[in-house]
Amino acid sequence: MDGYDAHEIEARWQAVWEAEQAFHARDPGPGDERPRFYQLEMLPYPSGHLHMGHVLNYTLGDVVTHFRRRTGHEVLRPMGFDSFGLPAENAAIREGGKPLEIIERNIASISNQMRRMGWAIDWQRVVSAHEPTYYHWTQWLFLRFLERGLIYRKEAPVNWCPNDQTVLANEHVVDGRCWRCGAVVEARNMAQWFFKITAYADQLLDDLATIDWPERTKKIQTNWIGRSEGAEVLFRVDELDLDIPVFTTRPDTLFGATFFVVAPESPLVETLAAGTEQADEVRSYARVAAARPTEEREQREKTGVFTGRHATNPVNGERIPIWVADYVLMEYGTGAIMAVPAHDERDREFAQAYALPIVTVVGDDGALVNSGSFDGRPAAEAKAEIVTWLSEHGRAKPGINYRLRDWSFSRQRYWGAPIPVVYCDACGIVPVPDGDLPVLLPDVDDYRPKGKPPLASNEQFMNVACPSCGGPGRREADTMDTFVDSSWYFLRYCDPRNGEAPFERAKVDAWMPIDQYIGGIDHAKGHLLYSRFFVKAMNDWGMLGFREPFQRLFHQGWVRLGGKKMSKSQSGVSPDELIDQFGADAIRIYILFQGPADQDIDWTPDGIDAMVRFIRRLWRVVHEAAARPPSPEAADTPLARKAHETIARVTDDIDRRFVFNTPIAAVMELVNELSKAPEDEAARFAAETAVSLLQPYAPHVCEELWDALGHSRLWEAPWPVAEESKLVREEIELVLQVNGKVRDRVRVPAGLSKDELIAHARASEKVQAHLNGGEERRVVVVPDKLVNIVV
RNA sequence: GCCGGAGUGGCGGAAUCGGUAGACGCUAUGGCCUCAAAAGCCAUUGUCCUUCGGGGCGUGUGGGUUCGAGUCCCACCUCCGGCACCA
Repeated sequence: MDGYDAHEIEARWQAVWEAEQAFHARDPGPGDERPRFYQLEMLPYPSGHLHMGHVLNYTLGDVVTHFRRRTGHEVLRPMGFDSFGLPAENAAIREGGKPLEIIERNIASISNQMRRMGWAIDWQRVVSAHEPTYYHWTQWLFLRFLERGLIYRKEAPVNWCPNDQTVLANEHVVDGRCWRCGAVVEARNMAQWFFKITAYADQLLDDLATIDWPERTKKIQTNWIGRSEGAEVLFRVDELDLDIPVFTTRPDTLFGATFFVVAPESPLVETLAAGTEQADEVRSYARVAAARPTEEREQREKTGVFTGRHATNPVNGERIPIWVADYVLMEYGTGAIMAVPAHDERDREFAQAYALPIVTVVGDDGALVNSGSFDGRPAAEAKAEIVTWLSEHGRAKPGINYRLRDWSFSRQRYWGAPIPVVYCDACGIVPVPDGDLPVLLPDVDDYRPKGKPPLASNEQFMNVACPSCGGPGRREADTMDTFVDSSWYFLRYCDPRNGEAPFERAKVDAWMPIDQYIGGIDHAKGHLLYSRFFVKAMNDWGMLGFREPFQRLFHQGWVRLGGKKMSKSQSGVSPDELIDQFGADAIRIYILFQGPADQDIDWTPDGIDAMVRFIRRLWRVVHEAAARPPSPEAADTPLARKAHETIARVTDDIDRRFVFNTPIAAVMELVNELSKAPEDEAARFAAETAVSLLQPYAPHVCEELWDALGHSRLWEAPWPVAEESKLVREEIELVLQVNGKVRDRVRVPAGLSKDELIAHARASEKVQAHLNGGEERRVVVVPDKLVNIVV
């Protein structure tokens, strides 16, 4: 037997799989009843090379892919590249050169790394966001959303990253900073394109109940959508003949509203201030307060000024002063609030600072006080009663508010899908007709961000005839957020070469929803929310037959380096070098053996050696076993039983428990047993079992060993099934306890009666010593496990 | 502040339904093999006590339930994550 040569073996099998297109998923034909499985991991940004985090992510998906294939499924396991957008463009700037060249070079090198890892990818379905054949359909989808009113353009305060020189979605501002570069985000008023994701807020919330996702991820989305129920109440400003609506979750505290506050950005500020003595003071306060960065606003003491106006509290007719103050947010509710200092911490803080009255309306017992005819009513019940009463006079109605904002997706950057609209002086905003798609991204020399979109200075691109009137028009110079691209890529995989439509519904319905999605939890409130929104909208239009894209979701942990999350921007550990040194199989086993896959890993290369050692041990033991005669079917030795037990454990771990470290330990145990009993008549069966079970983890060496055992094509061999009869133990180790403490262990036949087990326990000298002649008060027997004698 | 998740040997971790705590691997120590090294193999490896038979203690802390708790309940500590002037 030759020694184990990882590189020779891996290259050879990779060539076989490539030549055979072994992992190409066949679309189902009519009446095709084969079980299907759609396995997907989040696609990479081609902004450099793969790092160990990717290796974990895709190896995990690979184990699932092989396991599902071998348990009889037709598995779709595609791959693509999120090649548009900030991450890719910033990489191009960093590496120097044009984005297209850099990105295509990176895609080639990442694809090569993926092949070297031996991942079972369907290479015929690769899609990249920056290819015109892909963004053609991203633009086409834009037009569908636009014509249904789910996309609109509006001037609004948005998040501006001064470093990346572009607007960011709320989802990508983390602690007031840009998710990519970490620069402090500024507020700017700009005309931007928005997806009306808020129209789906309730469905995005409610349908979480229908999908198998980690609770924490559901929680993140629930928090982010932030639904709160309450009421909208009208406060009247008599002097101006004006009704101002406010949202409150505490209508029960209405009698305690002692003042009224408007956000500095609110258009109401001017309406209220005009014609009062305080007008100038109010205007200048509002201007300064509104311009202050959000971060500063959160930390500073609350400030505000009185407007000189009063509003009437609808419950008791009291005239309460209207203030403008920086602690009220324009983005939430109506940008105006009723202030109840007795029962709201922020209002109290403000009332104390400005000497405003505080009236308690809910007593310690939870019943209303100082609340007119509602005195004595429990607050919980008074909520609805007060709203009902006010609504009879048209002064309130039940209301719901969301924290979720519409998704701002236009970017003042070059490297993205052009937004397919034309501005015409005569016709306004005119969509590009479907027939004129794609609007190609032009090749430009200077694509760097400089405050205005780079495309705006490309006259050839910008000047176009208005599709409606034929007059002179200007194209939209902003491009789309890359999260638009990744909101539907998983659908394109089902029909990747379609030139007539983004996809054919029948093909998508056949594969979708994705059975198992794997990716980082950092996309919990961005990508994972946007994609759900896209699918719901498309389902409403009849483009799809399902309402959730990702049936089951799993988050792999971070691979950390020195306590920090690994990313391309750090010079981390190179998978290429590790493959050179140890081989892909050892790396694959190693990264999954570290611990539960959803747990963070502190990267250290210590221990990869041990995996190489394990593979060599397996190699040696299997070759020894291969020289022995085939195991008889009926072989019923301890080794045969161990093999069946291992099949059961590994299968249950991968299938039901979705854990990937313990199967490796189980196979190691089997290999240890085999090496201790090389002469066992089941030796060959044990070797075959170990190789077969390890194949999803180490497909190259297992394929090689499968050959050595006289078989072929393990990647399409059925997954082994444990024989029930071999899982039943003939002999068990009976644990003997006295007063709950283990005192002895004896081997006894399985299936003994309670009395027989108790007899064994009493027969033990060690048990007798601890019984010490005491009186037995109770005997607990767990059949085939233990006997506990209580004295 | 509110809401999640997690704390187990020198290290990564295992213990799936309340029933043998520490599987599997790393590290370390001792030994075998060898002229030597590499590779491989064997043994020990939670902690304290021991007359070497064993015995006490031990899963973040303190209580509780139970014949029996890493696992269930209560309170607390620490770490990680989400939300946060959201009315």
